[in-house]
Amino acid sequence: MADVYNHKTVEKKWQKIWDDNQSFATSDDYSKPKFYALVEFPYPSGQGLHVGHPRPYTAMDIVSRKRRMQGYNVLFPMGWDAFGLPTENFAIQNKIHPKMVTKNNVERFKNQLHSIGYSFDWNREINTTDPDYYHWTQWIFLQMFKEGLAYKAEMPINWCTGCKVGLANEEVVNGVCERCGSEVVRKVKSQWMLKITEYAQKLIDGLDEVDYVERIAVSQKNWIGRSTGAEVDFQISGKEDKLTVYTTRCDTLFGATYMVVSPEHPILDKYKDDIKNWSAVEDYRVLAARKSDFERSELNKEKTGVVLDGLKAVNPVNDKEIPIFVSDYVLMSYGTGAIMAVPAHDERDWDFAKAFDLPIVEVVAGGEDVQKQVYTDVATGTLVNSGFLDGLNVADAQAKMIEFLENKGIGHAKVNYKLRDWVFSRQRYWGEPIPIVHCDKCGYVAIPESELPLELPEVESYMPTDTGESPLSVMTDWVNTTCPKCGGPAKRETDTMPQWAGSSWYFLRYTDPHNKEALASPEALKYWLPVDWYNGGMEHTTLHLLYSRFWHRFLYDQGVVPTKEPYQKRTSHGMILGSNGEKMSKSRGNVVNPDEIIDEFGADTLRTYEMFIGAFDLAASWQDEGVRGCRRFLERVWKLQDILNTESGYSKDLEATMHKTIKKVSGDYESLKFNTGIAALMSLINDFTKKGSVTEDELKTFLVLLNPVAPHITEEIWSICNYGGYVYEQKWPEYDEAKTVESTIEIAVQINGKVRSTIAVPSDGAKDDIIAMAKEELGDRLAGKDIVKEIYVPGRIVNIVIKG
RNA sequence: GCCGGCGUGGCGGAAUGGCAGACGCGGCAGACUCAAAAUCUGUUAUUGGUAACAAUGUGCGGGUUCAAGUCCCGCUGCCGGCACCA
Repeated sequence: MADVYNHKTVEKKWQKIWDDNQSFATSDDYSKPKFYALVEFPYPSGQGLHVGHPRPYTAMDIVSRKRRMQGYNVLFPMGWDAFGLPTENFAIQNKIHPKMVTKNNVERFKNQLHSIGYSFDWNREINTTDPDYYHWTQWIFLQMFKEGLAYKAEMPINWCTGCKVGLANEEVVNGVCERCGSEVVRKVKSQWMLKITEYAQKLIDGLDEVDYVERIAVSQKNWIGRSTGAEVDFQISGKEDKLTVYTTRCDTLFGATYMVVSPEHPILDKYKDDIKNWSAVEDYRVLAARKSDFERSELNKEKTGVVLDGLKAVNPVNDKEIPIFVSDYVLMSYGTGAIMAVPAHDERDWDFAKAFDLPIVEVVAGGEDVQKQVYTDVATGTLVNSGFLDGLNVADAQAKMIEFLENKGIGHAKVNYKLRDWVFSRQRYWGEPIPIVHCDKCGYVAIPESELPLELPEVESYMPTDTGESPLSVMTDWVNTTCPKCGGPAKRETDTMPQWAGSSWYFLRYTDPHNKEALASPEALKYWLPVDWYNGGMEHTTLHLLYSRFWHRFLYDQGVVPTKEPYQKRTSHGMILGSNGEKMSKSRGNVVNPDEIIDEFGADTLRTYEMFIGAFDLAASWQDEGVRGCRRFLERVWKLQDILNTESGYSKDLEATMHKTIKKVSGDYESLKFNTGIAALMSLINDFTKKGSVTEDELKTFLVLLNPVAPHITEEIWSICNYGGYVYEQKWPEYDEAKTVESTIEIAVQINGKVRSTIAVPSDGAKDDIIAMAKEELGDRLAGKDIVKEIYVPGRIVNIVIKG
């Protein structure tokens, strides 16, 4: 009898052996086929590892271990995305340097990950806060600056009126400061921006070259939000200026009965003297500015606004004078900041028109009475009340209108993107310094690349200053410098980069993490790129994924990286919820600590359970009973030693099952269907138990198949059985397709689609023979009936369709 | 409001248009035990029937098909995301 399985000693033992042997170190042999598996590197928070982390890590660990056994040179690295707000806030509160906070957190995370037995190549560990790393983050920024992709712009920040500091969106909760509860307003500040919009089309086109799961590709496209429409100029009555609008429905131009500009639109200040109710307009603007982003985008709210008394516009197609309003439902950041309003055919315009009692003119017929209901369908309507467009459908009307506008020189076709440029500065300490100085004579000047990395200086306090500047701004020794261009006095940029910066290119660094000359060598990049498989959370599908694709595409355009796209394949995992089906959180009291699970049941149990919990891409809730079930399964695996016989090969009655299981498990690991793969292994062990014995080859195959999921216990059994070497260096088992089919199979026999019986048939039986067998089985049930149709689906069913 | 996803036993969840409920948990019964735990064996969708078997059953209402959890149309509920995107 085998000893009781002791996970604590066994798991420690193998983790040490893997470390000592450098079992999972990536080879620099570029002649081997490569496989680059990537998981999102964690933010080392003070809470330590959460049970959500191991889900994606285990999944990619399984794929990596399998691929190694299939002969690939595998790169499966890990690192730390360590710049960030919580660390900084913790440092402020506890007066500890964020560097120390990070060091402690990383240590804890690393120990925890180690205790789960991942096959990461720790020789390639990276940390975004390491100057040797952010050297290259800064370098990439400088390349963007040189190419004109980094620029300064006035942008609103969230300003806490209590703490007198700028806040991240995340720190604004329901319009008030998360910490002090004071009102948060928008305050305009000069910020560094990255021109991601210049890459909008490339980022859409690039999606055609890669293999992302459908909903991720859709999210990216929706986020970039390409739309085709037209820009149209409306003359302001009696003035020189025109008001340009962007519209996707230029076919409805005859129905434009008023215009709306955003509260930030420059036309307001320019014609302030002509606007008779200026004080009302000004009040409205102040109100809009006070509103946080949250309130301003609050949904279903009443439409508000103020008419501009004294300023009118002219509809260019019918020369009618129409009023202009200011309202915050029009955003300065999209299109031109001004719209033509067609209440009959746009929902928001309709709401606004109803609220302000404005005329609603139908120009597309096909819906209900437009006074009662808005009509937005573009597929079926016909143009009316629209002069030269009457009778056309929407698409033709748009084409004709664009032609008309272009001929008259008052408008043109235009492609717009929802995507906005990336606000790249943070008024914070714990981030990469932006390597730019400002010289009164030369403007913004890049520091020489030889001076990189520009290291974060030590400061007294990490607290942002009450002017909204970064803590670095009070370090006068550091701030005051000389201009690299003219040698005159200059000041360093004191804002830092956002957390997204370091994570936008980290996958490049893993290919050659210790390189001092470049972010990575061209050889390493050429061999390893693109990342073959990148798995991460759904919450990163828009921002992180898009940002890193943008940086990568930029580097490709600069000739730094060899591929247009960074990630060949992207998948995502679902969240792990508490046992009550809600998100795990301290306040809900449903948090599960992985350390406790590992201590009580072992890392292999944790790994098996997290993979067995449900469909990988869907959320799943934690069940303690399920954990015990997985532990029980592993104990049954352990006890296979007791029924091991001395035979080799697969026993005859299990041969088909063995081949089927190899096929099923191999396929399921690759398609992230770990739950059914593990279920197949559970079934197989049930078969072994029923048979009462297991042959040496059956056990070996079983151990290899299970090894990626439960690496410790399988190595231990392998070693006890003296099979030689290690499981991780075995060849992945192969199956013979011909042998996956049992010679006799049971199929269902139906009458009119309802199962009436089952019959055992030879799997290679001829159709006619099998139908004959089925009819014989049905016997009396067919007596006196007309057989209309006979259907045979090999290996599945026979269906006899009868009448009467 | 818009976008995306999901609704299957007591629970977590399986099912290339082809026997719904694999596998696990829990329950029930039995074996072992003085007893319990652990372990092992059997059983377990619902209703009726001793049983063979029959009927019903994948959120709701329609449809396509020899055959629908799966495809189509229309609802509804829940979860997630959001930048009122003209």
